[in-house]
Formats: sequence, structure tokens, C-alpha cells
Amino acid sequence: MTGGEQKRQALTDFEVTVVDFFCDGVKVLGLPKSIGEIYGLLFISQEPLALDDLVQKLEISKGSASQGLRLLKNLGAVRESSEVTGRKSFYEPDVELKQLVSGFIKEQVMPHLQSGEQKLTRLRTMVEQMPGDMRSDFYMGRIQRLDRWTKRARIVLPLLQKFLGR
Amino acid sequence: MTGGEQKRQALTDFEVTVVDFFCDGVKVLGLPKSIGEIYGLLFISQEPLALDDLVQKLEISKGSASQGLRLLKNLGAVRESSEVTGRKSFYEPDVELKQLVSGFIKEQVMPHLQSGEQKLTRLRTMVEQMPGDMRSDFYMGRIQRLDRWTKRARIVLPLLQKFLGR
DNA sequence: CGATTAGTTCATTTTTAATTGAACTATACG
DNA sequence: CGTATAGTTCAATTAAAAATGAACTAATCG
Repeated sequence: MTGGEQKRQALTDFEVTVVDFFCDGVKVLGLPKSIGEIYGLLFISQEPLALDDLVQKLEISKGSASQGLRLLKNLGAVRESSEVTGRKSFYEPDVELKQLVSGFIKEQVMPHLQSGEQKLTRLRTMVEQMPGDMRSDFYMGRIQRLDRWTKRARIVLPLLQKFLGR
Repeated sequence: MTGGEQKRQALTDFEVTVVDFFCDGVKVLGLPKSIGEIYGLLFISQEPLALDDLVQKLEISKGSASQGLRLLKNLGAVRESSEVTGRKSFYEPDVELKQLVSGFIKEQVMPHLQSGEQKLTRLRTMVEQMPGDMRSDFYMGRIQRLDRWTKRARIVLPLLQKFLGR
């Protein structure tokens, strides 16, 4: 029976444009729009926001906000603010490009790269077990090429992170 | 009233696995599955294939095959075979990683980067036009940071391509 | 403890993106 | 020409992904 009269303050034009900027950005990375909205709003807010702030300002559901925050935390793009104010958590963005890229590579790219390598192993086995009249140098060559691709990726990705460090 | 008895030859286990490998691969890039199927089948075929081969072997519609081939040609990942055999075209993959990555960057990444830069210009204008009590160093700092991000991207992407060249 | 607020989960709904298929244009061959 | 084959286009359908919202758990405070 109290009155935390949480007046829902709408986004300014400027904030909307920033949020829109990030929506586009995350689309390139294959992440859902809500991720861009949440990160964008945190990015342009001067102080950490609570989950309910995101719900109200972005007009998204609690579920979306919760799931989006989890993904962003997993990526290392958002962390819980250290200032503990009772039971409510506040969230703030990591704004270092190096960290953002590293997190994305670690969480979104590497798993695919690994599963690709497993598939490649299986493919190599399949070629080796082909009957003589089927086992062609062509197939072996192709597999080898895919192998080289993934090895390049394993070299380039760390270099990329290093470069973005400064 | 002739009989080009085009027996629809199904894919081997091996071919299916390769195609599946590429379906996963393109998903990371945010491209539709059919793109992976088409490129994958071309990649593992010993001779160029016609559009109808793709339709039959992958069991996809003519429309999908046509649209998929167009995208892949735009990316520079597939080209029309030079061997002209009447009215029908045959398609073959470019298998050089450098070319594939360059095409992807040029066609899929750069356009987004450019439109992002436009949005940034607009955002800077917005901050500059803010009334004095709103125009904060914080906002300027954030815009500057986004600027640095895009500049880094403009440097890194060419480097990436160069590195993959050998 | 019991009430209140914060946050999570996940089955359903909604939205978005991809695929189809039928009608079309273009080209080659007799 | 006229017919058959190759390929394109795009409105309609289907499939995939994301968002919702209601029911849940967890934690705080009185």
C-alpha cells in the first residue's frame, strides 16, 4: 500500500536512435533484436538500470528482458553493477570493444568451430573407409581444404582479439 | 518425345554429411540453410552442376535453387562454368577461403558498416543540437566510442582479408 | 512466518524469414 | 516461327525464431 510511483519515462529521440543503431548492429551478428535494444539502452544510460527499467522503457516483457540479460551476461557484454541496493540488481554494459568481440568469439563462434571439427573428423573417417573404387583423391583434397580453413580460423580469431586490444 | 532419362540420383551418406557441414557453417554467418546446401553440394561434386541437378539432388524448389545461386554468385562463392554446353548453365564453387571471406565482407558486412556510419553522423548532430543542460560529455563520449569501433572495423577487415591470402 | 518484490522458466502466440509453386521471360533448336 | 528447355520472379504458404505472459522459485523485509 505504498507508492513507488514509477512513472514510466519514455525514451528520448536520441535514445531511440542509439537503440536502433544497436539493433542493426546485432542483426549482423545473428542475434535477436531485443539483445540490441537492451544493450543499446544500457550503453546510453548514465547509470545502471534494473530489469524493470528495461521492461518499461523498451516496452518488452519481463521474460524477454530476463532472457536477453542472461545472454548478454554470458557474452560478457553486461554485468551486474557492484552497488548493492537491497534485493534489486542493476545492470551496466561493458563498453570495451576487445571484451565484446572476445566474448562473442568465445561464446558464439568457438562452439561452432569445434562442432565443425568433429564433423570433419567423421568425414575423414568416411573417406578412408570408402571402397577402393570410390575413395578418390578429390574427396581427400576437399576434406584437407576444409581442414585448412578451420586451422586458419583458429589462428585468425586470437590475432583479431589481440589486435583489438589496442 | 525423347528420353533424357534423368534418373534422380540421391545423395550418398558422405555427400549428405558434407552438405550438413556447410548448413551449419552458413548458419553462423546468418545465411539461410539452402545456401549451405547448394554450396556444399557444389563443393563436393567433381564436376559443375546444373540448376536442375540441385533441384533433384537436394529436393528443393526451382525457385530456391535460382535464388540461392544468385546470392552465391553475388557473394562470389559460385560461378558459371566456362564450358558452354548449349542453353544450360553449369555452376561451380570458388573454394579459396580468401575469396569467400572477401566476398562475404564486401557484400554482407560493409553495407551494414556504412549504414552504421551514417547513423553515427546523425547521432553526433543530435547531441550537438541538444540544449545546453542536456548536452553532456557522457553522450559525446559514447558517440566517440562508437566512432572508434567503426574505425577499428575499417582497419581490421582489410587486414583479415590480407592475412587469409596466404 | 507471510507478504512483497525480483527474477526465471517454458508452453503458447506472434513475428519474421525462408521456401514453394505457378506464371512469367528468355533462349535455343528444329 | 513454334515448341521445348532454362531460368526468374513474386505472392502465398510454411517453417523457424523470438516474444509474450502466466506460473513458478528465490530472496528480502516487516
